[in-house]
Amino acid sequence: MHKYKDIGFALTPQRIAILEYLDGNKGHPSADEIYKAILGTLPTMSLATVYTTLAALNKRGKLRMLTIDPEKRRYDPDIADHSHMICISCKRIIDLDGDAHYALPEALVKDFSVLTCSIELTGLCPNCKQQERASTEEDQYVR
Amino acid sequence: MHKYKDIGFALTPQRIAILEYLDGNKGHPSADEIYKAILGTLPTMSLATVYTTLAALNKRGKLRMLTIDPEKRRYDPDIADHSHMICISCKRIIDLDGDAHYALPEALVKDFSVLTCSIELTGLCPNCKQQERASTEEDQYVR
DNA sequence: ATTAATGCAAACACTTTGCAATGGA
DNA sequence: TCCATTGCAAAGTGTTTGCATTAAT
Repeated sequence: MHKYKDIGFALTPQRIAILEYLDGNKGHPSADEIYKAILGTLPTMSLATVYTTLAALNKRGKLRMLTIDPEKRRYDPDIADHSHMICISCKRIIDLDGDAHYALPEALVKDFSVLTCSIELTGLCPNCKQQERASTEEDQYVR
Repeated sequence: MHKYKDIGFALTPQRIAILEYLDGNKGHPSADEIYKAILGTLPTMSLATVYTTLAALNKRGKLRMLTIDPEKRRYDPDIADHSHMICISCKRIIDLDGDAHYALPEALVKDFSVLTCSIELTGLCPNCKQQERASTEEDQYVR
């Protein structure tokens, strides 16, 4: 047991539950989603613990904190540089995998320390594109 | 007067002040920064008005709402697709202009409605790269 | 045994909203 | 005049923090 031994922090049941929930998770969950999902099996889990654990994982580079959703932070266990698209209607975040590519300007690589890099798209996913509800009212064209 | 006549909303002194503050502004200000900057000349300005005006401009496509700063929304009057880098130390957002380039995957263009697209980098700007304070403690490697 | 992590509640920061008063069109 | 906009205050949401209790190493 304990594939998570090398993270560099104490392995509590709460942290193991979070790690297991995130492992391979492609859903880009929010802290609250993670919290609610774990509550079923670990009824003493608290939201504060979720937040502090996510911060600890992020600090150790085991997790990506996504800012693409203007309403709340989303978390991604896939720490490789990759791209995202968010559907401004259903708020789903889709991985763009390796399909998109980019080239960093030379000057930037020299003068800055680049830590992460990703392409961020906003738009409508196929589902929401169809429905195309007359919700133009509250649409926010973010980014 | 009134280069802003075609926006499609009533031109109040508050809105004109916001539009003038944003015009050509490359600083990617937050709502509060805009508010404080205008307070000097328009002492009755309220933060709520800043927020509602920014939302109105965004809805009309006259403004980009940036999510790259995990702490607060930032606003960009430059509505052309372009890229940003945020310094995780000083929180400055730098335009990457046309230097970086990307290619959207075919499948995406077909099945999705892409509204915006930008490259988002995180890292350290030249200034902060030097100082490189032992602030590793609270660093958040966002995105 | 020691030190770090948990869980609760309170505090925080940013953003939105209800509503009466005001002022553009 | 009439309807949209303002400004204030209160409420809403997501996130962080202080602290006593608990548990991992």
